[in-house]
Amino acid sequence: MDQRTYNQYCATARTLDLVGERWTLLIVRELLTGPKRFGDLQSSLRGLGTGLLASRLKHLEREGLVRKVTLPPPARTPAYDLTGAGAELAPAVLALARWGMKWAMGERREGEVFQAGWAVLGLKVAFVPEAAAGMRAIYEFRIGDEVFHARVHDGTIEMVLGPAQQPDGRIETTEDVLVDMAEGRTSLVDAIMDGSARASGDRSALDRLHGLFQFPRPQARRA
Amino acid sequence: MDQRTYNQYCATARTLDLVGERWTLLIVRELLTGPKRFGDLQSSLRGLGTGLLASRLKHLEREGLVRKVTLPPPARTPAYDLTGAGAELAPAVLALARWGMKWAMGERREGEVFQAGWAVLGLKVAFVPEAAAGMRAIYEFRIGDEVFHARVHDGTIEMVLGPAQQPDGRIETTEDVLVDMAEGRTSLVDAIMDGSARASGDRSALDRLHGLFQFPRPQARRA
DNA sequence: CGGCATCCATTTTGATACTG
DNA sequence: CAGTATCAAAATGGATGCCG
Repeated sequence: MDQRTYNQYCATARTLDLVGERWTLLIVRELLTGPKRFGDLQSSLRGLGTGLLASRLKHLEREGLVRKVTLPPPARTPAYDLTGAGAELAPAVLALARWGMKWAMGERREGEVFQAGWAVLGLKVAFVPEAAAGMRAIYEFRIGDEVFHARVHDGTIEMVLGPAQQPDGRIETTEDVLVDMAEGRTSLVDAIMDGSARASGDRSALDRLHGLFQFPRPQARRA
Repeated sequence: MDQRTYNQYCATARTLDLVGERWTLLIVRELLTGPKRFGDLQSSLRGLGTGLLASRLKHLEREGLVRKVTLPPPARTPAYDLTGAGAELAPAVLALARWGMKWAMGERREGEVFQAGWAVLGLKVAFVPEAAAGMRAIYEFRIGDEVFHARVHDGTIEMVLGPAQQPDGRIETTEDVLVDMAEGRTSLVDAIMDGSARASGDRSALDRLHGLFQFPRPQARRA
């Protein structure tokens, strides 16, 4: 099974022994935004067959990174959740994402899948703590049928799936516009300006958006 | 070759398309401490054959993460160096290493290779910026026949291979003692106390060591 | 030494069919 | 749905051998 190991007494290698196999970190990425069911995971990960997914989950479970849970009623179906150790992979996954936003994104390629939910991590990467010093606000995002919100609180941000109770600001747009943003063709603020995204709520909270999220400009990699 | 892609327009997935294959991030880890020759890389990476190493390097070169250079005389041999984009993977590799130090290290296992050079990244991970506020010092480390030094400067640390010009402190020990430290059985300060490591140089610089490097205690992963 | 080519035994993976 | 079973295709590891 996974007796293939780098056999190095090194923290990086040991970590990659646990989560370095194909798909594993993407499964973790999915779970970073909350528990998911088997089928949810599979539909977010085109190309990953049921067999391999089951095997990866079992491995992560055995290694104490993932825990199988039963969602509270009315959902009553089994789901997978990160353990404390698993959740602490967030900084590593975000670091990979941050690098990718700068060096690997650019134009969307033919056939590439895109899911609005990935923006949850994207916003975390783009968040600029300094710009949020001393502030406190809740923003709700609605992209297509995905809803999530951000709780900004004095230099920290927390991203949560689902609607917010009392958002100070609400941003609503489509997946297509989100792709335009990721491609660097427009910005959140520009999209609001030209009407391709709608913003509502407290004016001063919306004015803050500009500095709060800075997406690294995609760069070309050169020798 | 590597047309195997996740096909996701997602920064994490795109990054893993580039560096997520087996061995790739370990090659990057090796190069993070400076240019290395083909043979150096191979001997640091037991199990990676010449064919696969050549293929990985070519891939990284083609993708603009690695550059083939000719070392200045007298070395005059070809070597591989990270490009700007490649070097910026450091935060991601360090994040994986940080996680591993806490959740994946523990006891050294039978057959696991250990190299003192890996401590270069280990010290970077363990470095506590707050403890270095307003300070400036150079420490030289000699472990077996490996020599490197750390330039600590007001909350930042830079690790460099090779001896320092004018170290404020010098620490000398063996690989075995280093393993004891990684296993959490002793600390840098304790090792100096009991004589298994020797420290020399400026007294106040050495006194600072204690807080400067905090190795996370290895934890058990539990569901 | 550096690095590619080849051959081959094992693993891993991807895709699909199948069962509770 | 959740998850197993199965099988073909691809990636890896290891051993050489070769050539500059």
